[in-house]
Amino acid sequence: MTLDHDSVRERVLTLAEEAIATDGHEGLKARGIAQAAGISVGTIYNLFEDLDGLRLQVNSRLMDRLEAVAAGVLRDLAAKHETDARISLLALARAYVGFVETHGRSWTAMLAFNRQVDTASMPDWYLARQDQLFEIIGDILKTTSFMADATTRRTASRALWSGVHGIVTLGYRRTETDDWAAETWAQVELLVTAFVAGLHHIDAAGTVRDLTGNSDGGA
Amino acid sequence: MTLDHDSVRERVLTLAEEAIATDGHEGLKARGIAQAAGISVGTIYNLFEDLDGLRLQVNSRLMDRLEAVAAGVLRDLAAKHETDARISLLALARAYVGFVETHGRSWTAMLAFNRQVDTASMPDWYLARQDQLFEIIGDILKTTSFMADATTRRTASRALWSGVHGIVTLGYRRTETDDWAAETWAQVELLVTAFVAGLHHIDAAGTVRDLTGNSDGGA
DNA sequence: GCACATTTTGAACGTCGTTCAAGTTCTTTT
DNA sequence: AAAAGAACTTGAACGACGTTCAAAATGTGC
Repeated sequence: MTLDHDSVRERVLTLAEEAIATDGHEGLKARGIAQAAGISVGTIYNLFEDLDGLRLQVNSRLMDRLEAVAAGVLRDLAAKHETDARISLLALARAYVGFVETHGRSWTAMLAFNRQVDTASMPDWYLARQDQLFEIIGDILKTTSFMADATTRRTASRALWSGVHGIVTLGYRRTETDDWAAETWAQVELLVTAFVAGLHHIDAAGTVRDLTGNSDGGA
Repeated sequence: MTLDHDSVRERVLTLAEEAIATDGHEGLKARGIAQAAGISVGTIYNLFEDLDGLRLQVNSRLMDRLEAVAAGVLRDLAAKHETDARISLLALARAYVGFVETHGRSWTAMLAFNRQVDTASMPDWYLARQDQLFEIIGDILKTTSFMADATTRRTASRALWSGVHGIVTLGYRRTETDDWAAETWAQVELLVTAFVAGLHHIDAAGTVRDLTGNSDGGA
């Protein structure tokens, strides 16, 4: 009847994932998890430091899933020998929109948690886990010719990724209307397309090189 | 000693603003506000439906402030007869970054609230208040020549605004490092500049018109 | 001064995260 | 196999939270 330590921990984690996926960030209750797992409340605090520690693990797993999806997209792109940054980024963005569509509650729960908890009190491995997501886009931009500089590439990666993220999460509503996905995707598509197209006309210093035919700025 | 109804309500609102500005979304407690205002907890529930109703008002005021800042920027731009969308949008974005810099806690508290509460249970006036913010950018894009179509302009407004929002809020950390503002601004500047530059090379259908010299997409 | 309506009060309710002494189970030693 | 020690589990208890509502206090019209 009794399970070993790791199995119980695993079960608690899964139940926590389900609770958050169903009821969001506030849906995770110590007593609820304990009852569902057939253990007492105290045991949860033996397996995890506290509920936030449990949330840390749940969120980490969610990021793992997103990264797995992204890795799949990158694999497909590589198999097709796709080198166009615009097409690659659009494929990645589409995957991200789909991810939020299926894991919406969990994803917003994670974002709510990240905001609620002070960055200083987050463990280093968790912060590193977050930063790792940015490198996915950075890798794509690396393969393109127009973004050779590492600093600029980093700025561009974070700008684009955060931008797509902003569209997806700001537009996301719990009540799922039919037009949400369409409208969100239209915005994402435009942002990615215009951003990538615009990068070709900007030099490393950030000044516009070729906008309307006139040269702009300059000493 | 006793104040009239409106004064008390005003005082509670101000105290609620201060509590949220200091301690964030979770910092607003019924008993805390009651004690600070010199009233009993029950009275709060007479002035507002519940704490979320109070938060609604606080957030609405915060949006008012942002809009006032934006209106000031637009006034300055109009005074200078500025017609360049890029320059106008950069000025607006800079103002937004500054706004989040000074009202960070309150702003993230609002975002946390908006996510936590189901959209369906939000009053119409609150949802309308949110949508109104998008129109600021829409108005700027309207003055430019390349975005005549209302639908495309709406998409572009929301994409850009959400994109900037994503950069600012995703990058915002409670512990304010010196480089946060610089890094955030570098990303915002790049996003706005590249996005606007890119819009010139995209037709209404969203396909790239002039990217690298080759025409792309087709029939 | 009286009757009625309105507002304020704060004790009380249920729920939450978290703790910890006491009870139980596993491990090691003899 | 028994005893001793370590490690884990338990659930009642604590303080804090949002919210309610009968009772008290205040305001209003006559």
